[in-house]
Amino acid sequence: MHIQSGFRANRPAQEATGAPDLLSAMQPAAVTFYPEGAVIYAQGDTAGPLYFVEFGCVRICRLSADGRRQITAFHVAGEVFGFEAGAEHESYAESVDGTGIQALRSTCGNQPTGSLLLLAVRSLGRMQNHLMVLGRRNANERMAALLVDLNERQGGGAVVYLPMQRNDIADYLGITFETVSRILRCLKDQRIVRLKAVNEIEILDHEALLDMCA
Amino acid sequence: MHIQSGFRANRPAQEATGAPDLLSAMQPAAVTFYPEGAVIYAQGDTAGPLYFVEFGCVRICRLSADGRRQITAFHVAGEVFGFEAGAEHESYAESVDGTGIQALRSTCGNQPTGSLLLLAVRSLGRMQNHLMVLGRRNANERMAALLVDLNERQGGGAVVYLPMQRNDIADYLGITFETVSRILRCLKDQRIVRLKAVNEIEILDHEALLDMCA
DNA sequence: CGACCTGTTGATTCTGCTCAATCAACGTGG
DNA sequence: CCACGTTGATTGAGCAGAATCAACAGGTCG
Repeated sequence: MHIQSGFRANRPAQEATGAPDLLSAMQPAAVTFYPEGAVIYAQGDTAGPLYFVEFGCVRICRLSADGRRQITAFHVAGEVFGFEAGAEHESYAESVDGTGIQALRSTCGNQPTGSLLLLAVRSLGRMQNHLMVLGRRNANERMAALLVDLNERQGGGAVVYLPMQRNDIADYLGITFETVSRILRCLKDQRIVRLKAVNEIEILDHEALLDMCA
Repeated sequence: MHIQSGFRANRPAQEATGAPDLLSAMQPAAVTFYPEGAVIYAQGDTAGPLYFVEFGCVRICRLSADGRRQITAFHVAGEVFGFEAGAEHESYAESVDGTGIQALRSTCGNQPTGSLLLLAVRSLGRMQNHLMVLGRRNANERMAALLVDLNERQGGGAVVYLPMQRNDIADYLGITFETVSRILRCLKDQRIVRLKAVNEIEILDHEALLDMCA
């Protein structure tokens, strides 16, 4: 891990909607490249720095004793992750598809904690949304919610790019990867989406998708 | 709402584990009493102050368009809630059982944002735990997780007090209230708990409960 | 080419939901 | 005091949605 090599600029960090003054206040730090599947921090690691996603996608995971995995969040370009209440990371973070990440050192040092608070509270809001999805929506609605969410985060075009594979989607939505497959097939049959590629989904009926996660 | 009358000191605010320096930095504010079911803030209200629970229990809820409800958190004495990313509350907060609440005015004014950040990050951690529960655990395990959580928050005695009713438990755990009933019956038959009263549960086999949510 | 990995699809099982009845506790009004 | 309505909790029967188990297709890489 911590391999520092050839960048692959998927998308530039979107106008830093997450970290406005934060980044400008930092001295320019090195961007580390994490190839697909690389661990950014592990469960039990001592927490400390925050991480800014320059490009690519990161998954935040938690394992239960019997091996079940829940992905609590995906983070894409422009977002910050790594908040931890205690001294150790209770979750672990992995690169989904090859990501460039800037470590923001010294939460302890003097930083604009105001903007940090804003970022944390944003994560909180996203997580509340996700709680609603996991607690009160069926498989169709969960998939629709993810597609809409990714679509918005990617600028709202007609095509949604799925950086993660079926297994990750399943563990994020709290279903199985077989069900993910079936749901996509179902959405395809209803002419709501079109599968351009295995990780590229064209939205044909945006309204229908929104209705599903209303 | 905002009825300011006879306090009922269930339990004193536990050693303010949530808000160490925060409270001491505030000038003593009035404690408002919210009777059972009273709305503390509504969905769409302009956000602003944070709220410190003096005694009692608060539920944070979110409604979907078709009326399904998800309770994203319960907050008991000593905890702080009301964080919001945008200008409006995306959730609403209600008193579960008659609560005393102190409004911490002026997030905008100069407050120790450091300790606010800590509180927000703690909420984040609890929410991640809950995401795991909703995404990857069955009804038994969810109920066990709630019992263990409440038990810890209440000091770890033998008896867990349930301030909320079955409907609330269900909407928190993402199941139905009938299922809650059945699970409790199941736990009772297994001699893991004993129902002293409808809202008072004695834990007979603490180990078993812990195993269930391992 | 074969091994492997990811994704898709089918058949079957089972958990938890829906619908519905019953019960206990409580308050109200005659 | 009792009949009545209400509300929350429990329990049962049947069903549906998603999980599980299993087979197979397509792509990649050694």
